[in-house]
Amino acid sequence: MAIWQHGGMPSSKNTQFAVAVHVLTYLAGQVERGPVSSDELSASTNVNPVHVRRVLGPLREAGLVCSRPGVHGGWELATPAEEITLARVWRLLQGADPVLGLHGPNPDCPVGRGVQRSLAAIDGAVAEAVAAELERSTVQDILAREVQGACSVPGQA
Amino acid sequence: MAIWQHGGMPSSKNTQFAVAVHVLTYLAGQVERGPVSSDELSASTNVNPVHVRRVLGPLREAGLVCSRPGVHGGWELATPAEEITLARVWRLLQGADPVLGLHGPNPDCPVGRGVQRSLAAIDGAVAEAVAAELERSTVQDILAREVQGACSVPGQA
DNA sequence: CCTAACTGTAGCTGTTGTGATTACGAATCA
DNA sequence: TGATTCGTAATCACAACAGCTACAGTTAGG
Repeated sequence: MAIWQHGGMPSSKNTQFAVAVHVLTYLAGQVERGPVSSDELSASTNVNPVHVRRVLGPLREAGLVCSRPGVHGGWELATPAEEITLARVWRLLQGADPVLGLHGPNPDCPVGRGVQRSLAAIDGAVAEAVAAELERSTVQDILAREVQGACSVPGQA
Repeated sequence: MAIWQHGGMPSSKNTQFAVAVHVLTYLAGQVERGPVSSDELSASTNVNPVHVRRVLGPLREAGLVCSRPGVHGGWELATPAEEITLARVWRLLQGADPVLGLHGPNPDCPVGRGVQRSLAAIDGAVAEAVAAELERSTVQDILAREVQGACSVPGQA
C-alpha cells in the first residue's frame, strides 16, 4: 500500500560534462585555426552535432565560448584555456541538480522529513566538495597532458 | 574497460542512497523494538517494500544490517549507528560508478583518448572528495537531528 | 502438520532522462 | 543567389529506475 505519487527527482546521466570538457580541450588546441564547426567537434567527440550545440549553449551564455553562423562560422574559445576551471564547466551543466539522489519522503513520517533535511544539507556540502576538487584543473591542464600535434580528426585537417 | 560504442555510463540517478540512509536512521531509532518489517520501512520511506529489500541487500552483505524471515522477522541494525558513516553506505551503493559522466570517445582521435584518461583520473579524485565529505556524518548524527519520540508511522506503533 | 507472516528474487510494466535523427529557419559570406 | 553553418523544435529509440505481482523458501505458533 502506499500509492503516493513518488517524487520525481532529477539528477541524471549527464554525458554533457565529459563532452564539454572534450570540446573545450579540442578548441583550446585549435585556437590558431579560427572557428571550428560543430560537425568537426561532433566527429572528435563521437556525438551528434546537434547534441554538441546543445551542450555548448550554456557555455556560450556564460562567455566561455562564442559561435558564429555562416560559411566560415563555427565555435571558438572566448576565454583563455587556463582560466576555464572544470568546476566552472561542471556548475554550468550540473546546475542545481543534487549530486546524491534524494527521494520523495513520506510527509506523514517525522523521520522522513528529518532525514530529508539532513540529506539535502549534506548534498550541498558534497556538491561544494566536488566543485572544490574540480577547481584544481583547468582546460589548459588537460590540454597540456595531450600529446604533441596531430590533434585533428582524420579527414578534417 | 571502457566500452566505446556509445554512452552507457551511469551517474547519480540513484535514489537508493537516500532510501538507505532513511532506513538506517529509522532502524537506529527502533533498536529496542526488535526486527522491523520491510513493509513498515516501506511506509516510512514511501517506496516499495521490494525496493527496500533490494536496497538493503548490499548493506546486509556488508554487515551493516541483518534480516530474518518468518513470523517475527524483519530487519535490524547489525552495527552501532555511530559506526556507520555515510561514506560507507555510499560506497556500497555507488560501487565503481563514475560520479561525473564519462562518454565513449572517438578512438581515432588522440584528443579523445587523452581527455578520457584525464577525466577518468579526475573522476577518481572527485569520488574520493565525495567520500571524504560523507565520512564526516554517521547514521547516529542524522538520528540525533531527529526530534524526540513519535518516530513511528501512524498505525504501526 | 498447517497456516500465517516474513524475506528473497524473478519478471513485467510504466515513467523518465538522454541522445540520435530529421527538419526547418536564420545568418553569413562568396 | 546559393552554399555553409548555427539555433531549435519535434520525434524516436534505448536504457535505467522504480512500482508491482507472483512465487519459493523460512520461521513462529495453533
